[in-house]
Amino acid sequence: MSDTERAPRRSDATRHAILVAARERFAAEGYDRATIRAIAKEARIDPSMVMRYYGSKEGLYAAALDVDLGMPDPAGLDPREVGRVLVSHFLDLWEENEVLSSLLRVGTTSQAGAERIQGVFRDQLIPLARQVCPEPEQAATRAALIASQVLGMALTRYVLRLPPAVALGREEIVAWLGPTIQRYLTAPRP
Amino acid sequence: MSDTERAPRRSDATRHAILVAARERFAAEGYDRATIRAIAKEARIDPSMVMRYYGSKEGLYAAALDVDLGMPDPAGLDPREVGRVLVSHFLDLWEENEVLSSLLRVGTTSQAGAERIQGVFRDQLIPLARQVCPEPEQAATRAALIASQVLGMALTRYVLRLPPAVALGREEIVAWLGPTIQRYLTAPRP
DNA sequence: ACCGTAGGCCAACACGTGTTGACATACAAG
DNA sequence: CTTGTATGTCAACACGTGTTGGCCTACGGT
Repeated sequence: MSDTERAPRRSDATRHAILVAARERFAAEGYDRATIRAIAKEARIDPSMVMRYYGSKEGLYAAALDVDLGMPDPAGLDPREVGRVLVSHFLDLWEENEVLSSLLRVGTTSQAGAERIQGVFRDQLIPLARQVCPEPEQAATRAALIASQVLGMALTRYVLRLPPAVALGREEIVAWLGPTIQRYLTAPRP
Repeated sequence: MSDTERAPRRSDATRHAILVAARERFAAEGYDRATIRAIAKEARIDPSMVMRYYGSKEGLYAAALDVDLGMPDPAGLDPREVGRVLVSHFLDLWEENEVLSSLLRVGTTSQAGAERIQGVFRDQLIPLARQVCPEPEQAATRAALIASQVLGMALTRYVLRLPPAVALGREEIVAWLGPTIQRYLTAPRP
């Protein structure tokens, strides 16, 4: 049951090109403004190919935006440094991976996008909070606080591009947000 | 030069209805998905009236989304309470006024929307930071940090609706975010 | 009572969209 | 070589959009 499919199709390159182009356009313009025609043009194929391989625009979106945050295992970390490590990890994520910008744009645009973010949050962030924070039953709340700060920085810096947020240096962000995250994660309930 | 126009036109009610409907639809669906036809239907008039009174969809958007945060004067406040007061003020703003949800949705959607948020940030948030924070030349940076946390909470709670963020009580949010804002505003640069 | 004008509706245009099916081509198996 | 199938292109459809101009209606000043 390991590899049921062992048929490397000749069209795999095209499929991949479509996905790359889709991530690019979705990230740059959001779900509505990113058109299948523009994606197809960027992938240098015909729009109908997108339909053939992914069924519909929604299907393409679903295929393009499967996101793995790759959260580090907090077990091996200095408990007092976990805030800074997390912020640093998120910055890496946002700067190397346009999938996240795309996800955020689409999340504010469509219900399907919002639900997808809820899924990532539930499956990848809450479990981490559950491991780290003192009272596991508060994990969801604390994860939400962390999400609010991290997504907020991503929003102002990478989507809205408020000039002072863009101007911030990487280590400045870590220094400012690290303690915040640390507190949301481990401080006693106020 | 006080009141150059003293002609209460008969159509003022319609104009107002259009604006109300526009804010409603923009807030609920963002710029692209909110159609002039839907706005007109909600205002119980013909789509062409929107064009007559506001010229274009962009014009309607500009008219519908002039936002005044009504930031309190920090001079009369306990300097140690300013963080909590600001968070509380923002919560009021978000819950009573759908203009802000609208603004956030549109800001992530279109360049024009992002620029509008930049304008609000520059004209209403930075000046406040300049009044409060110790070194006025850092006001922009600190205002950006505040924006990241406040907009992030608004995003997760009112737009993405992450369940734990929605479940948070008003006083919980103030208790968690207040100190964060306070630190971003007045703590020495880390 | 008259009539100019503002307020409002209707039908249509031009355009861009997602989507579809018919047709061409290149590849691999017999 | 022939044939079947995967890969790709082309043109078109049906629909919804922002936008426009013509037309009707009803108010308000004279």
